[in-house]
Amino acid sequence: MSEMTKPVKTRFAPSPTGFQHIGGMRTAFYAWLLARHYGGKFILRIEDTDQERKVPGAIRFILEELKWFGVDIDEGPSREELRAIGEDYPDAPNLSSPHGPYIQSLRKARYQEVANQLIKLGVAYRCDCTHEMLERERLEQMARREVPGYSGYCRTRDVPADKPHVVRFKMPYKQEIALQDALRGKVVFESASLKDPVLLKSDGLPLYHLAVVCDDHDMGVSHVLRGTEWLPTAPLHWLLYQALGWEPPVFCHLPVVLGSDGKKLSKRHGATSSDIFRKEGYLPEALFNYVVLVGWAPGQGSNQEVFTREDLIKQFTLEGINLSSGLFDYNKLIWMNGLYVRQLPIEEFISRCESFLTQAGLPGADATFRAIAPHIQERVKILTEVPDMVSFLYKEAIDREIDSMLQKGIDASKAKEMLSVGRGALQNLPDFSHSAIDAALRPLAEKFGVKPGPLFMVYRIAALGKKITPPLFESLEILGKDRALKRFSETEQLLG
RNA sequence: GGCCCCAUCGUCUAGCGGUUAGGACGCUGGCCUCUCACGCCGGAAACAGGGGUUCGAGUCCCCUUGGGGUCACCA
Repeated sequence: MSEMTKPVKTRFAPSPTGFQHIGGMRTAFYAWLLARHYGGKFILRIEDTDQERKVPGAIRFILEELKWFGVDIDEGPSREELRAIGEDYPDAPNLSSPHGPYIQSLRKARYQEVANQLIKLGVAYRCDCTHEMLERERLEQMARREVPGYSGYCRTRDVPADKPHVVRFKMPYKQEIALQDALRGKVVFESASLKDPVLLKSDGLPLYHLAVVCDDHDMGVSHVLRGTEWLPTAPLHWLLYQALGWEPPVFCHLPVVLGSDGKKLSKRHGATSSDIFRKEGYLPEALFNYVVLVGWAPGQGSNQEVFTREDLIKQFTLEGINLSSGLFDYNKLIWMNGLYVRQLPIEEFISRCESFLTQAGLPGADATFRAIAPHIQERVKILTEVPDMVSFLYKEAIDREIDSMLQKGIDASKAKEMLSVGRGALQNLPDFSHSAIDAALRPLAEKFGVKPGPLFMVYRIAALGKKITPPLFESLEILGKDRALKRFSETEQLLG
């Protein structure tokens, strides 16, 4: 796209019908990034015109989710607006609301005003057809293998305003409608594919089509970023802008995000809501980075894929967005999360582990954990792995994968002897540091005629229980002499 | 089915008429090494097919195929 000619203002406009899945969040990220890149504004608007589908608490969830990702909002529902629909909560942000309300159910009068304007303009009309009539019409059309849609029966009936009615848009019968999409260029539709759609429902609330056009205009939105599912109805929005004499925004229909099986992202794919990602131990900055990368790349020959937030703001433009839908690859996310985990300053790593530790029933970030933390940080990909890696330091009795120590010519009696000799070597150590432990145990390998690896595996299983652990000597040091020796002798007993 | 969108390794992508088609994840061989992880070195792996345009097409055009979206008083 060429240069931005007007101030950039983008919006995220979710409907509060439950959790946002990660594909929807990506749309929010792109809109936010675009606004920040051009030094514009990012607004949040709640599209709750379907009163039946709204779920209590969903707005709070969206707000907290955006906050978790560090997506800050310039304009959005004020505290008062939240209160007006019963969705206020302690610590709710009181967003600046210069073109408010930013909650559609609070803008009813405005939509009715615009609907009336459209009727006066002759491009919309009242319709009182019943659901039954509509259904019968639809069935007949399908029987005749026609495209289903409203026939336009009420177009000329002049239904009085005091009768229950909807307001429909008078779709031109046979006309090409061309609209500009920022990513695809000119897209041409036949008007026949859209048949007199409803703009205002009989309950007086608008349908999406009326509400978006009206709000995006009223709120000064310059760029509409939304999923491709909106592309087929975009001509209607375009026509509405024309009828009203409003300048349309730049439309940008984003490809969808699919699950790893190529199907639309859903619960079946495991985590799809940011809430679940958080609980599973993903870092918001890693998730943000990864999600932005599904469908966007810096281009210009750049290979960069790890970005700080500032990098992203600096480099994000519409040109980098890809046209084809992308699969969400959990493998790559996990890899990237590991990368971010490793980059965390140690103190930060420790504090982020805290809640995962306590949730697993461990004491939390105590001295023991602080000691082992540097050794597990580089082995962790997602934070939920942490408790398992350190639990050997907290349990009184550990389970031991005995089979793993009995290998490469080491049978039970030999292992037992190794433990006994090793215990002797450690017993006299005045300084139970990892380097001293190393120095005491390493020479024993030669004595037993084995490589250090297999010998240390015996000690590893004995003291830590598992085949895969943090480094042995450091772990022993943190475990402490008494407990280390006790675990050695316990194992000797176990081996008969 | 109608309409619309899309098409480079399994996945995310670089490429914007002339390249040994590059990178990343994953997979895999090796090194490092007390296990694992990290790190480093190497490998297998792609232009969906067919027509054009051009001296020359992954790059431009058309068709086919494949995938996706959408056809509500939901968004």
